[in-house]
Parts: sequence; structure tokens; C-alpha cells
Amino acid sequence: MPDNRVIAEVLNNAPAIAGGTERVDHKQVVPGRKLEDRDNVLSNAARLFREKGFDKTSLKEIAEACEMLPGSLHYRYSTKEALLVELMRQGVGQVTAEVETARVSSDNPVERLRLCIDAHLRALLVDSDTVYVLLFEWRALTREAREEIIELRDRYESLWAHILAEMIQQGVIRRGVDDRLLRLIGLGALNWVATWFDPEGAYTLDDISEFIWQITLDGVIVEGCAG
Amino acid sequence: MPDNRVIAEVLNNAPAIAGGTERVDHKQVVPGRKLEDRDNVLSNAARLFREKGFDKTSLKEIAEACEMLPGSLHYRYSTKEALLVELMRQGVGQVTAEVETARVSSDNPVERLRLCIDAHLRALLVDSDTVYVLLFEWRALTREAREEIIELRDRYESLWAHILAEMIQQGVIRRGVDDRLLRLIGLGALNWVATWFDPEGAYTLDDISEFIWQITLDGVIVEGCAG
DNA sequence: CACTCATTTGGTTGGTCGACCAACCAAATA
DNA sequence: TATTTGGTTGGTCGACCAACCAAATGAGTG
Repeated sequence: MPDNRVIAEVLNNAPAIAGGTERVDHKQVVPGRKLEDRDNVLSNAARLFREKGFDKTSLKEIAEACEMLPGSLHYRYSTKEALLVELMRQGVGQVTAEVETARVSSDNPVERLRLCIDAHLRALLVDSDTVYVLLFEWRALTREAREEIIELRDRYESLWAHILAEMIQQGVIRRGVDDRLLRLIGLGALNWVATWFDPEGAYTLDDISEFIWQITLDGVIVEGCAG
Repeated sequence: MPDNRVIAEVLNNAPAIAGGTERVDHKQVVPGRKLEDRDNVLSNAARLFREKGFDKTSLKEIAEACEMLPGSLHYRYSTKEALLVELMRQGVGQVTAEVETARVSSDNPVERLRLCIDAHLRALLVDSDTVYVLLFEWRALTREAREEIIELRDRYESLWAHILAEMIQQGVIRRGVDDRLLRLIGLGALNWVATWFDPEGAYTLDDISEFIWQITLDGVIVEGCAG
């Protein structure tokens, strides 16, 4: 993340604030800071939306967090919803990128599934707040915007559908397992983790990932105990 | 179904007077009709909260749905939040009652787990909208009210902790399975179903219940394929 | 019939928020 | 030096809503 900021800085030819040759202090220094701010606005908004919810977060608060005035925010995102939509686009992009990367990083179908589960969890729990907002604030969208985001989400889920279909074809998934239900239930189990996960808590991301993987392999009931 | 409602009512009885100026307790004055009206307000509110979200639903709309004026609503629930809290109390009561009933209806620990999974799903998917609102609108609560609801939710989850602990003790759950993680992940998988379930859709409640049960028994990966 | 108290009515009030804009400015460009 | 571009400022405006209340209603009781 800090790397990105440096890159953005370079791309903008932004003058480094070093040395004493520049006029010191006071706000409106660093004028050409486009890209950095764009990221900054979205991540600040994501954090606030996650903490307080979309409706309970005012544009004024977001602007304050970004150290700008409400009017400046309006210049960039004409409506509050446009800001949310952009946020969600970024969220889908992030999780898609993580899982896609995981998918192509192994030839073994079983290993691949494990990596993808891990990737989804990572995007959801450590990457940022955008994926969380994507999952839990879709109701704030109007019908139109919602359809766009659902389209993007469906594209992401079709990535999973692909992964699972391949495993079924190769016979590594138990016969008779409905792939669509598996996708829905599986992603559900993963997504819900975001509601209780605590980075400082008793379970690390790897603990959770490993636990889910054990269930995927063997379930939880001792053989021969089935009623 | 009506039986469960009575049980829920009983379970909720304890903290009813906590508010002091609380007007929700109408004693036995005209017992039949008052309760009916009260349910009516809560179920209408639950439906609207589920459809549009808490923040986007105005008291005027709720009043209209109940065929009364906003002032009348205010007489019953002094604040919008008080209405939501009452709703959530009822939601916890419902799901607790369903699962408790399922728990005591079988002696076989494995069969019992299956019944409880089914009960949780039923409360979540068919009983009403209150459980859905309970799960997805807790952020609308202020700190104080949230703590009360979390306390109730914890009591419900301890019911599950009991069920699972017993199974572990009896050795029907695979050794080494962390019971707390199992509860969190398991309930998560169940809860998320509420986000996509469609009563008119391809999968019935029984389909879903059965599917989850199969995974619980055996996982999804064919034996010997583990990477 | 009169009394009373729970409940409803219909409307006000104070406050917040999203959207919008005209003036402004600093750097880039020509 | 003159003009354009990209972005900020600070404030206004209309809409809406939760909370509140004084007066009216009406059902049960003595």
C-alpha cells in the first residue's frame, strides 16, 4: 500500500516536500495529488461505511476524514451513491484478483481449491474494508446501481463455478454434490467470518482457513456415527 | 408455530420492565386484541426493515403499513430504536425456541444436531423477517441497546455450544475439531443462506438442510484425493 | 349517565443531510 | 504574459425525518 502511494506520487510529478526551499506549512501545498487522493477517499469512505454503515455516515464526515471540504468531495463523486459504487467496484476487483491469482498458481485441483479459499478469506479479512462494504451495504444501492454490482459479483462467482466444475469433472469432489449449492454454502461460510473476525482475536486467518479445509476434506462427524 | 411464539414470549419476559417508562407491557387489559396489534406492528416493521433497511424506513411508512398515524406508533414505542430492539428480542426468542424444541426432541446426539440445524434454518427462512433483521441490522443499534441484544445472542449461541460440547464428549465429533470455530463457521454457513434463499427458488429448505448435513458427515472431497 | 384513563389524532418543531454552485486558485500550457 | 485545466472553498437550499405534544376519542367502570 505505501508502495502504491509512492508510485502515484511519481506518476503525478508531484513535488517532494523536502528541503527548506519551499514555502513551509499551511494547507494548500501539494497541489497535484490526484491519484493518491482518489485511493485515500475510497479507503476512508470504506472504513467509515464499515464502522457506522452507509446511511449513518455523512458526506461531511467522509470529507473531514479526507481533510477536504464537502464540496471537494462532490466534485469527485457527484452523488453519495456514486462513491459507494466505485468502492464496490474496487472491492469486487480486489477479491477477484486475489482468487484468480490463487487459481492459476497450482495445477493440482485440490491444492488449488485450498489456495482459493485462502485467497477469498484474505481479501475479505485483511486487504481492506471495501470487500466488507461490498458484502453488507448492497442494500444502500438503488435498483440500477445494484444491478451493475450484482453483475460484477456474478462474474466473480462464475470464477468459483469454474473451479468447482473442473473438480467435479476430474472426480475429486464426491459424486452427487450439487455444485451450485456447494458454491453458495461455501462462500457463505467464508463471508460470515467477516462478521466476527478479530485480527487480535484467538484465531488467525490461517487457523480459520485450515479449519474450513479440514471440514471440506472430512466433515466433522466420526465415521460410523451417522444416524 | 403458535406454540413457539408462546415460548418466545416467555423467554423474553425477564428484561421487559428494565426500561422503567416502558409502555410495551399492557398486562391483561383486553388480552386478545392488544397482543395481535403488537405483533402486527412488529411484523410490519420487520418486513419493511428487511426490504428497505432500518435507516431507509421512516416511521411514517411503518405507521401507514399498520394503518395508524405516526403519533400512535410513538405512543407504543417511544423511539425508533425501541421498536427495533423489541423486534430483535422477538427474533432471538423465536430462533431460540425453535432450536431448543429440536434439541430436546431426540436422544441421539447425531440426529439431534441434524434437527437443530434444520430448526435454525427454519427460523431464519420461514418463520418471519425478524430473525433476518436481527442478523443484518444490528449496526443500527446504539452501543447500549447493542449490548443487550448481543447478550441475548450469546445466550442463544451458548445453546449451540452445549449441543456441540456434548457431542465432543460423546466422541461423535471428530477428535481435534475446535468446537468454538465449528460453532462460528457452522452458524455462519447457515446464516448466509438468508441472503440468497428464495422460497420460490430451485432449492427448498429441506434441500439445503440435507446438503449441509452431507458435508457435516463427510466433507466434499473424495477420499484419497487430499493434496 | 358521568368519570376516567388508555389510546389515537393531526400537526409542529428542531435538526440533519445530500445536492448543488459560483467564486476562487495554482499549476500547466501556449 | 494570457488562457486553460483540474481542483477547492464555503456556503445555500430544499427535502425529509424522528421526536414530541396538546387536544380529541372512546371503551370500560361505578
